[in-house]
Amino acid sequence: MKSAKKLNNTQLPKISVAKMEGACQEVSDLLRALSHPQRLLIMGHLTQGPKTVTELTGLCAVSQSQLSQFLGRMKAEGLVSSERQGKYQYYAVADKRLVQLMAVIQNIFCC
Amino acid sequence: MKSAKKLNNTQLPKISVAKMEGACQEVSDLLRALSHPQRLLIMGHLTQGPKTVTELTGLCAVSQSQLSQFLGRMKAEGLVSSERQGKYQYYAVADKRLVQLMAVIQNIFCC
DNA sequence: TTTTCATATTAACATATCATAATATGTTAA
DNA sequence: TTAACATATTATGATATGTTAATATGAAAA
Repeated sequence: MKSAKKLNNTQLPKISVAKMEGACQEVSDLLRALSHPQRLLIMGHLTQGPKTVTELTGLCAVSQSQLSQFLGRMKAEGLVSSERQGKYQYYAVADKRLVQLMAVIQNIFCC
Repeated sequence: MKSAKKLNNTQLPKISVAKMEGACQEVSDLLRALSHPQRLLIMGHLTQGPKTVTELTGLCAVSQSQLSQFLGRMKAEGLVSSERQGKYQYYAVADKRLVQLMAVIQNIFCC
């Protein structure tokens, strides 16, 4: 408990840059896919449960075309999955880790 | 404990989309500023403590020019701060919340 | 004061993204 | 089968980003 260094170590989260090196391309792709106000909001809504494109149109201020393009891209990037049910296409968060991430982002930056 | 819904609620992190709406522009700007493999790595290294541009050049595979441009942008976006000491410019993570975020990202996605 | 080292800026071009409009496809109901 | 609704695709132009090379600034050492 003596040195400032040790004290510091107990306060700061432990980060391994080495581990990050192997994943930085994948992670930065993910962050980029999230890095649009509307896409972030879409993800936020989808963390609440699957939604149709029509429902999302009501929830986000985006045109049908752009919403479809956003969802297409987010699906290609692995952020969301989709499943057709009748005439509706349901989109959902593809990976529980993304729900975690969204929750953390909100807790840290949306107070 | 009966319904699947309640069970679900206890497992999922709580997210308020309303809170996110007010911050989504700011947050998406932040995520975009992080959304480059080298910038992510730079941030990773800076979470370990302040570094000079020369040190970072040794740690990341980026040209001097690009590194300086990245750092300039990251500073403009509020991700890092800088302080000149003699002939060296020290860069550091600007906000503890960013260290938190980096740690979470690593824990979730860099296993 | 000249040289050297550290860092920043500018220019130029390729590629990616954003936003909008128009059109196409797929599904259900009439 | 046609009409109506839900979703996807394509095209286009504006803007942003990534990358590299060249040059400029600023501090310290010789």
